[in-house]
Amino acid sequence: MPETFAPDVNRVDCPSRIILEHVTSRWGVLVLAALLDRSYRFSELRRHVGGVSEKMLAQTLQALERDGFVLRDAKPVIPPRVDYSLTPLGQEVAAKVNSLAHWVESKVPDVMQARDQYDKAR
Amino acid sequence: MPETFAPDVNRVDCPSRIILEHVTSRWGVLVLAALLDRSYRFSELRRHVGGVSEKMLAQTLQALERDGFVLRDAKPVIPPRVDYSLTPLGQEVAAKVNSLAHWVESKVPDVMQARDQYDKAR
DNA sequence: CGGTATCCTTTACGATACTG
DNA sequence: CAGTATCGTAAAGGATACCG
Repeated sequence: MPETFAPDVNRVDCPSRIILEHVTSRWGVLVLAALLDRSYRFSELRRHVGGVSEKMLAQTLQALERDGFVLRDAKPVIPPRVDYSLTPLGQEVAAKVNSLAHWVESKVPDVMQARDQYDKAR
Repeated sequence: MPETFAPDVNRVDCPSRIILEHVTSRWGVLVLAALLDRSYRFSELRRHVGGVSEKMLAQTLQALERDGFVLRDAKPVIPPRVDYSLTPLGQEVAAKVNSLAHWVESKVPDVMQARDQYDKAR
């Protein structure tokens, strides 16, 4: 019995690829990191994550909800109120993604310096 | 003196955004994870990371090298031989990215089930 | 308020061909 | 072998308008 069923991100057709792309997507990373602190309403999240369009935010949230990372809670009130939060599974990825994001923030100077070096050499 | 200089991924114009996009890019993630194990030659890496084209691999490696994460060692031999490895800074991100990738692999069944639930509900 | 639908532009990406 | 150059396509993304 061959071992062909263990998920492997290096295989083109492995489902883990798409999941990974959802969580590491441009807006996916930022949305997950934001929701780690607290729950957000749609437009609140839109203001928090700089530069995201309504379309992309909706699309990103839907992908993350479908994958079981984000919980969508639409209150039946007028005007509409929808709260987004993390599921337990979502909290796990979000923690990792958030750690990555903050690491990058902290290393900005190092990267800038590396770029100067690189660019100077050519 | 206002605190406007601390890198913040939520700001549109913060350099951390671009760095984060390099390391979380489709191929950036997989390249970093691969190099965590050992160094690779170009075509070796291309075979390891399923589905990557020469163009995208070269482009990804250049971005990561410029940011100071990857070391490019071109031996002056014929035929050409180029080894790619991680810098100390690169090992730090790669560890985080690799941890994320493997977490995702391990949660594939959970995500699949969440998707079934989601799709069934509509 | 929290979206969707539509249109349009830009970027990403892949395939192929070529070079030191 | 390890790329670069060129081209064409597909996908991502933004702007705007509209709706429950």
